[in-house]
Amino acid sequence: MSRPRLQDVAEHAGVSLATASRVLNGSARQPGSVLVERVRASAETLGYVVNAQAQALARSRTGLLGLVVQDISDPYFSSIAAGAQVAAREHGFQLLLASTDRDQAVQLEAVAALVAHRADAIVVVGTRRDGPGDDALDAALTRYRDSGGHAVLVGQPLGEVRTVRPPNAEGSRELARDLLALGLRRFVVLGRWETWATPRERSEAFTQTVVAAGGSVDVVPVESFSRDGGYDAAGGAAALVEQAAGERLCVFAVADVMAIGLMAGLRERGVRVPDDVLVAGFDDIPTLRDHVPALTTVRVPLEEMGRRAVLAAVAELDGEELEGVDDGLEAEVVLRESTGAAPSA
Amino acid sequence: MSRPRLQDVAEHAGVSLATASRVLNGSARQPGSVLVERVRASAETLGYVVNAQAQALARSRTGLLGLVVQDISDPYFSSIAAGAQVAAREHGFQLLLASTDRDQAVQLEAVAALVAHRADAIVVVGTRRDGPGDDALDAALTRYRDSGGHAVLVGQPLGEVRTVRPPNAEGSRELARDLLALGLRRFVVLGRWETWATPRERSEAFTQTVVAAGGSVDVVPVESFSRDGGYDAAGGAAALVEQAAGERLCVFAVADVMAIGLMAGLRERGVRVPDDVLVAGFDDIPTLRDHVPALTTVRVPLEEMGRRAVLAAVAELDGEELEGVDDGLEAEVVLRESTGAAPSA
DNA sequence: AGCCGTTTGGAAAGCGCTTGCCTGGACTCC
DNA sequence: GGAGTCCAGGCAAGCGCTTTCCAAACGGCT
Repeated sequence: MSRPRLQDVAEHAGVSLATASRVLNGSARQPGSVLVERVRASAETLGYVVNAQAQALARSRTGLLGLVVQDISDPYFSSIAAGAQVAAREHGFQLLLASTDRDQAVQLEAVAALVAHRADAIVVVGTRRDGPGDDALDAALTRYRDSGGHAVLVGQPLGEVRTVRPPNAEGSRELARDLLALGLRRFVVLGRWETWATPRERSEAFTQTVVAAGGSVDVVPVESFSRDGGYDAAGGAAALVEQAAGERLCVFAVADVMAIGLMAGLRERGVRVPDDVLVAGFDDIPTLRDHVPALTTVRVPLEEMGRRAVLAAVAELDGEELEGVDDGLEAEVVLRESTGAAPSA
Repeated sequence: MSRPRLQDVAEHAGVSLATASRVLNGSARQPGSVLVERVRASAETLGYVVNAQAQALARSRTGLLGLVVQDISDPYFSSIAAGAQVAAREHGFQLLLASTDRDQAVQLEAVAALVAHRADAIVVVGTRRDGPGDDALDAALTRYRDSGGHAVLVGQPLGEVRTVRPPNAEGSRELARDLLALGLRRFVVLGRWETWATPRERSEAFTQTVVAAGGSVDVVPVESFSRDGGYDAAGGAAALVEQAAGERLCVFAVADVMAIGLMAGLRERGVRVPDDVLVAGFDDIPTLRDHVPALTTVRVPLEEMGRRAVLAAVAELDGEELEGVDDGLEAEVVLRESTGAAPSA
């Protein structure tokens, strides 16, 4: 039992293909109401479902929105994806998802696949790195745009692509100021981010602010910008705590998932937060509210970012340049127990 | 600057369309090596990217794999999605994602959209409900399969659709046994699951085992099978703890996200876990390892489930019936601090 | 009744690719 | 040397839909 085609519907209703098409697939020109009814009825009885592929070919518009994330099981990305999904649905787009396992080669392949599928727009979420892989991505997106595609980034700007930027620097600065205001002076940043732009931006802004205020910042190197990266850094952090002997030390983990991993690692080593060391993260991922001790962080509107990226893409598709893609994306410092705030009721 | 077509490549290489197609798009018949080289070179210089839409139309195979989840930002679903993504990539499929916000109407729309896009297969993840919405989904999937589509479910079976089943009953029974072995007799289940099949299955198996062993099970009603559902149930649970006055009480939350929400709610009420009440969850979502107190749960191989669903779908596509889609999906009880196990080092 | 401006429905030319079938030339085999 | 085999390459017919033209029908006027 094969799927009925529009042709079948047309025949069943005794009209031409053109008429059937106009009735069923949102044309500007609507046939007379008698025919409309007849066609609708036929479509119904035959169980007709439009073939979006054929439609795409004829219209050269697929209704597909490519979404590239680093790791869909990371709450940071999945929150953004959730926002994107809602916006996409609202505008009648389907999400073509690619999760790249934080691998740049895979990311490039993913973009290629999305281009092959002629996604109307592509949203790439995820910290970019500097270096050749980056150039390749830039090149791919540029080619895509030159040939009529629309691209939006979430995270770091790259080439000329429109970008929804989280308030990294601002947030980090504010966080630093708030922590300094608590009387803290000695800080540790989980870092060594030569290549990844987002963590670098955060750690640099943080460090500058601290140093300008006369504080100190040590760096504990981290392999990966993820939960495991934070977890693995616990040893180094614990060592610094040891050395600090008495002086209040605060670790800034550059991302909540890292902070969570870090705290898990510290816990295993018997280092208590906030008694022995303070910890701060960044993003305020939704799952944070259920962690103990509650993590001080910088709130970033993740779902909103996903949503905006999609809106920007859709606007570009419609030929409008959406103003202020990153207007009003404000960071908000949330002080919690992990930096010594009283546990909330 | 428009995209080059295969035709352009063919002309540039001085061969026919057919030859170019055979060279570039994986045909069984490969032209002579001279031509192959020429075509490859032309494609390269022109920056040709195949149009998957047109290809799909001609081949009636899209290379698209529909994935329907309830909420992509829920770790349960995003873990499954991550597994699915990897498997899809391995087999050259793109994921067409739909996150339905736990809304059955949206779910139905999503399936319709995936059908319209002629996804080669559709994987629906997520607890099914009983009732009319369910019938509609069944009908939609049946129609899809009748007309050549392939569907796989993750969770509860429905109609004749192949299903990857998490070991709900087995896991719940084992959990109950293990908890009983700890000497516990009074239990609470977060429930009232007339409609959702998975939670019902879990709570029923758990309850039966407990009752058979002479234990008691109270039920605290819950609105939604999610973190917030658990959070909102904290009041009811706390009240029961109060009544129990002294006797050890253990709450089984049917899903980790609920357990986490519950614990957050209990914490706000000053009810301590495991001192005042014990808590157990289900799934062992990856983020669990970072929670305090560590949650006792039943480990379910989430990524593996996503992976299997995709493999099953791909196998069906290739005309093979994959044996044992749910073979070896074993539940494993993991006793942790939330039920009084010694905190691990 | 005769004209002109509107509608309305339909025919047909694509959209970019795959693939069955056909042709002609190169080879093989007596 | 002629007939029979193979193959490589190309032609052209789709895949299912949209949309531009056209022609016919219709309505309103004078």
